[in-house]
Amino acid sequence: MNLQDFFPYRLAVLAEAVSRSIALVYTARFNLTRDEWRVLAALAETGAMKTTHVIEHTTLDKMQVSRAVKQLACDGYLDRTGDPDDGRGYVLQLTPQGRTLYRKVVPMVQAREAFLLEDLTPEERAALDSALRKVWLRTHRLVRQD
Amino acid sequence: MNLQDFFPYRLAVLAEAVSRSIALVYTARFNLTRDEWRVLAALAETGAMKTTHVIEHTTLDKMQVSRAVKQLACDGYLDRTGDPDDGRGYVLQLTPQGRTLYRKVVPMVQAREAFLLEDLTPEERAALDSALRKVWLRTHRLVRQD
DNA sequence: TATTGTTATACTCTATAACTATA
DNA sequence: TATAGTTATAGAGTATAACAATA
Repeated sequence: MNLQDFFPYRLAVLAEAVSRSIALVYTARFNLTRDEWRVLAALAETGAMKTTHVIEHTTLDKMQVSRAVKQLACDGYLDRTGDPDDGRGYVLQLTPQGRTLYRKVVPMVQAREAFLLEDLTPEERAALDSALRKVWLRTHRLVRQD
Repeated sequence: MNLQDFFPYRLAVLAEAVSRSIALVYTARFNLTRDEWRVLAALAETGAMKTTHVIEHTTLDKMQVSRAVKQLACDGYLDRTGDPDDGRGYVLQLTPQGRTLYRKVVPMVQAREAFLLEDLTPEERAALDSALRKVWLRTHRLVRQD
């Protein structure tokens, strides 16, 4: 076996470097954690959302979302109101400041994404997308059985 | 922007799940950390190596390698001797027990890798490999300028 | 009884830098 | 003065589960 060619190793090293270069934007310039950024993005895309849906949409767990929401609310980026359908839950929604913040971050991280993918043709991007999707499905099968 | 389609997000989520499913093998069954596993793999492939080369070969930093080496040596999986060319450095080499451990872990992680890639044709694998390589080069350019 | 969301706590990882010994 | 490697320490992130409120 060669570690350099071992797919999980390559994927881990690449993802770590990519995450780092993206995270630099929202941490250094906007003082957001990764979890806060994900919650912000999820809410910006979908409008008002229940906490449960944010959890699904961000691949975070309930504690991570709970803390990210607390901080974002504290910073004035989101509003939290009781869920009329379920007294235990909440409905989350960005404030105007939250939407403004999102609109500042998005072009910056998108520029970085574009830079990373710049050497790929549209066909290569489609092939990458398809391959990652297939690997993702297989990974889920593995994780479920553990 | 859609978080679900955002490449860095997808890559991070996938890599985390893949890492987790692989790490389960060497942590739960062999009580190795990720760093120890990488050092073990690097040494098994290349034979005797200087610490500096292990650092390059594993994408770990010097503290991570220092601690992993310490633990592996303590567990009897590797030998550390002074580098004859440089009194500050060391030459690392697996012991027979280290090689035995490696030979136990490899087929298990390779089976998982094979499972993950099973839905991809050889052409799709080559396309994935090529795409990840290109993205890797771009990522390095981004990381260097930060 | 089960679920939503919060909180506490312990644990692991990471980052920074100080330190030694050699070069 | 710079480098190889070790150690210390603080900070961030992660995991587990206990808990209150509601279903």
